[in-house]
Amino acid sequence: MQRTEPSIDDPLTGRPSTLHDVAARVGVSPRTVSRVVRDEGGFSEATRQRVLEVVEELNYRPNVHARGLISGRSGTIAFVAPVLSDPFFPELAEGVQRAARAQGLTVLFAMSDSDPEVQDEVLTSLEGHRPDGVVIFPAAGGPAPLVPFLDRGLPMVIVDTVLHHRNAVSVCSDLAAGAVSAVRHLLDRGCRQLAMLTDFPTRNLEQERRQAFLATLPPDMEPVVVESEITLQGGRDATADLVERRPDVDGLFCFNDVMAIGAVQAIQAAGRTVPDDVAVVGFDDIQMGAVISPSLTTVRIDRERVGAEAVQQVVALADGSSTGEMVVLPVDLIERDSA
Amino acid sequence: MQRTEPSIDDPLTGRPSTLHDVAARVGVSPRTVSRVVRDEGGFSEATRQRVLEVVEELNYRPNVHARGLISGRSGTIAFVAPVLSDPFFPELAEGVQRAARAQGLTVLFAMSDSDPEVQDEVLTSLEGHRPDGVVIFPAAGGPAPLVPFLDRGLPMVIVDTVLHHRNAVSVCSDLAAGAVSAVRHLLDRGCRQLAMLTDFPTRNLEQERRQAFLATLPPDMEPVVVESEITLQGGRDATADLVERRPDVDGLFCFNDVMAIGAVQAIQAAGRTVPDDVAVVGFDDIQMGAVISPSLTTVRIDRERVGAEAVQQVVALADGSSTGEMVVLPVDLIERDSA
DNA sequence: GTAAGCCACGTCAACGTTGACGTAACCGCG
DNA sequence: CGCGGTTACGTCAACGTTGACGTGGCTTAC
Repeated sequence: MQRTEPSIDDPLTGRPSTLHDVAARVGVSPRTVSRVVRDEGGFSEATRQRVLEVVEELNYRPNVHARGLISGRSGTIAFVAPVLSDPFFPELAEGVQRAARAQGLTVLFAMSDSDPEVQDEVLTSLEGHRPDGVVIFPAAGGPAPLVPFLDRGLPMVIVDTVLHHRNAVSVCSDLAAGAVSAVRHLLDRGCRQLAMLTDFPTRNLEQERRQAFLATLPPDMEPVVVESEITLQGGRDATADLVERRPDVDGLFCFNDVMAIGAVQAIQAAGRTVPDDVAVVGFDDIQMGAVISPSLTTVRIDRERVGAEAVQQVVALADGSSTGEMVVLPVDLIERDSA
Repeated sequence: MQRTEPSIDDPLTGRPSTLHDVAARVGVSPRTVSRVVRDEGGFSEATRQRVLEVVEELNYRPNVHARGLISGRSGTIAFVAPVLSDPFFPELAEGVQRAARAQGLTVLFAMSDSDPEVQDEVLTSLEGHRPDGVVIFPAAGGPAPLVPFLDRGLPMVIVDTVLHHRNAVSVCSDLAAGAVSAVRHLLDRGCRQLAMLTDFPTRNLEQERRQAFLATLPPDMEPVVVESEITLQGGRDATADLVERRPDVDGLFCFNDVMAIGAVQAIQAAGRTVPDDVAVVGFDDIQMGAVISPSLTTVRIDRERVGAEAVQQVVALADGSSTGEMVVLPVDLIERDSA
């Protein structure tokens, strides 16, 4: 009732084959098979060939649980993102996954729903899997909840957020530089009154953009900042409000592309045009930005590269060869039609 | 040089604590701690409390490798998607991840790049992790390459593709019904000549939509089908070609939303309007579809639900309680502005 | 009073692999 | 010819946990 017919994992034994199975078939000890499989040396060419033949024949796969148990290294890294519905994260995940595969690592994936409590549960459960390291984009509220895990010796790479800890490395995009180039671009094209549409100031990666925005404004320009949820709807609502309250605003720098697209829609819905009445610059460079009309001028973050760098750093952290606690990657202004 | 200061995983021993550590501190045997942690029964209330206190104090986390080694169950399921850049997959992944978490399972994530060879490598490497099951959206070329893994006893849930195998269950959306309702919708709104923009017929999930399209056309309407890569650019190019060759086409049913958005752009670029000159219906209901102008009429696939269903099926498959080899989930026509 | 039964533990082996160490055979060299 | 060194293995224990089984003490029933 519980089990149907037994599965035929292995041609001979009816379960996944082990070093013992291979060894028995070849006529050597399991230790020798292990040596061949891991290419440790200390075996003859003839033995090597026989072993690899039988490995193939029996579809032997090293059991990572047994390996992890003895070596303390699981060959996995965990990737924790708040969500995947924001297009920022799938591309980051792709970068992580590809780089991990290139290193022979497998990725454990988890979501925090951007909720610190869920994040805590998820990390606690991941600890049981003894990942060699974690790449995480922290949930709302910042990186403080990660500290206990770091203290316990879990190496973490924190994306786009700075945290000083012996077991942490931050991999960040140069958000400030991006903000500066966005503002310069708006000023260069002749905007007289800029505004920034941004998240609530709960995260330090918000602060960075906001402060760069404020610092780059000409001294005589009034700083206008509107805050909203970082969603399409949030961008739409806040911008609808803004165009009514401040019709003089003719340049809008947005926290990210999702908000920027909402902003463009709200501006158009108010009967004004982009970029002629209001120029809009986003941040991230998500696919959708290139597709909407007018196509979105934005600051590109190379998420694939961020993911790859994060994996490299987490591996370094795990084997103790890590140097430095922070990596900053460049961003690019992509000029399209919205500004 | 290799290791910096040792990490302080555990307040006492300097490494992650084990059943032994907890047991020693409480003054019972590891077996009793195990009983409490797994809530097996066979211990007194006083013991339970002491054990749980110390578990908390030492941050004990059951080592899943040791568990997996002895029980044969790893508490993980693997999720394999071709890519994440197509917005279809992140939402599927979200559904899988959430359902897995609800079941106490951890997700191993891998990408096949839609390449059967990569898929094979990835699955081979995953086999070493002894996942309890796999949820996979097969790479281009269909599900045939999965058979050896299934034969070896790896339970798999195959999304949107049918494969008959003792260790496989298919979880599919009702693509045919979706295609029928899309075509009916186009006919109802008065289209005189329909066309379908689709993938090359390599996958059986392509066939299903195409055949439903052809079967639903009125007998006197000429069947027009154009094939292209299922990308934005593919949709754009094929449609640019189509509007020129067949200016009589006034209704276009697309394989998916990404292609449909490309099609809308091509139609507009040709100086014609959507939906008045050509009505367009997509498939999937990706976020972007609601944002472009005109917003996209489409057939919605509830990917979150597909993912959740897939997890349920893979769990059933893994514990041998699976019944039936196929689940079909409904789809919905979402009427917006493009048709 | 004693057999039967249960409760709350403990003991032991096993899961599959690898680190540490042992060893037999052979080689070259003085 | 004997000695040191190398090559190609084998042996054994350990990683952390759980399944199977054992046990002493207490309760209950006749």
